[in-house]
Amino acid sequence: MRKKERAELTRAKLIKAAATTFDDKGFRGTSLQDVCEAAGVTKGALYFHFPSKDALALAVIEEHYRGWPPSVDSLLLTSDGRALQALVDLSFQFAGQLVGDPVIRAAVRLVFESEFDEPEPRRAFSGWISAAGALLAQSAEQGDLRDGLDLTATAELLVGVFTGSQLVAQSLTGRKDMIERIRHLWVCFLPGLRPDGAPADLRLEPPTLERPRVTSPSL
Amino acid sequence: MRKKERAELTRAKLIKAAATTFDDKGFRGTSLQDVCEAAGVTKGALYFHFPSKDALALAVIEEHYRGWPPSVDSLLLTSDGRALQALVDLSFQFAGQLVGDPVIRAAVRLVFESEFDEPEPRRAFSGWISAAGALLAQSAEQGDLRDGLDLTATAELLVGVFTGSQLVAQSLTGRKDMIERIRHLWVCFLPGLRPDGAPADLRLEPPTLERPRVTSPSL
DNA sequence: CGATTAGCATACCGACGGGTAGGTATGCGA
DNA sequence: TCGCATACCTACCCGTCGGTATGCTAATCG
Repeated sequence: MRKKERAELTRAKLIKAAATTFDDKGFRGTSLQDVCEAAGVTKGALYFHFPSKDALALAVIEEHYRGWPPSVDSLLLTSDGRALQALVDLSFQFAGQLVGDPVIRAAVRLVFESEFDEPEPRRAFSGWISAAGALLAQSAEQGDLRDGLDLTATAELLVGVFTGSQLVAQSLTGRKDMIERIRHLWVCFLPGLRPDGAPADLRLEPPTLERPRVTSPSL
Repeated sequence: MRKKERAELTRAKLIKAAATTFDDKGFRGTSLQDVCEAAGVTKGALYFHFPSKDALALAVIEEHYRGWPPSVDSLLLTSDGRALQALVDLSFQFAGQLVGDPVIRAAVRLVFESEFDEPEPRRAFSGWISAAGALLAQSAEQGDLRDGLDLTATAELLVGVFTGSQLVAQSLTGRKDMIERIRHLWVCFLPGLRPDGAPADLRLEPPTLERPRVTSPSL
């Protein structure tokens, strides 16, 4: 088993190195040489674990699935069963991961670059939208949303809005103030979603819950 | 002067070809060979007009300045002097150009990719933000904004929100329904910007320049 | 205790892309 | 009409990058 362990570790190192480099320079911008140097291995090792550069990028994207989306149940737990609050919490949680986890960052960038034609990126993309849509639908049932709101369009809008904020945050401040931007996003956005005169009773900050870390074996 | 004319024409062809290709494949994804073939010229011609690939991309970005931002005066004209309406109109105008004009599309993509370190892209970026910020400030003076709204943060938010919507539109429908998405964006966003109980009296559709609207369908 | 194979490293290949060198045709001023 | 700058083309250079072929080593297994 010794060998297997080391193999898994180099694979993890490769994915982490690939993620940071992809996040930094994009898909076409990163050379496998860069990845190998960052991982401290050679191309032989890389091509033992991944058959192509595309496969490496897809592995990074799939790695992102490992912790996302969190189960709706666990989300509703920290939000007292309120779906809209769960959606807000989810956004903060995602934002936090975007700041801290290069794998998530790289996955987002790769999905939106989408230079390869495998269905994986699109699946991730629609995964975000459908997750937001599901929480929105539940919020509507709970009477937390304005009547006549187009849920699908709003879910897509939310994903775009979130991604755009992250882009701007990256360009302006290197994503340091991501959380604050998300808060302001909700401040401006919620009145349009909620019924007129609804109280501002949503918690607009990262949920401080116990942390079930599901991250990859870190180097 | 015949020669100058032809030179300007090939330069324009090159910029247009570069824009479409950059928009399609990104900066690193486009080869100068592609650009030259699309423009119907050779690399010699390209390198006569532009000293490097970077310079070509920067020329595309600067070309975007040619029509943007429209003068605040002309904007206020079609909005009856109401700055918030001008901001909405501006967004629709920009969205329309994003659909139709490959130069604008390429400029936006290049600015956000920002693979080169010249200050041009950043200038374009902050240009969008400051334009939105100026219109927001004027809107505040006109009593069209909620008290205590952070104007700078909101301007940055709007730029991000707009860009994100465009990204999603691109990924999902190839930007065909961009206008409808922008409309829905404002539907969701305006209540958070405006004072409580403010009437929904803003025109949420592309401004028709030649024929100013007589009846304004309200939100 | 060999034999085998997983898990890498090394060295290399073909293609491609940015950029250059040098030539050429065309106008344009004198 | 002569000289020269402009505007472009052809051919090539050379570094880089994705990918491969092969060699080596240690763990694993009969």
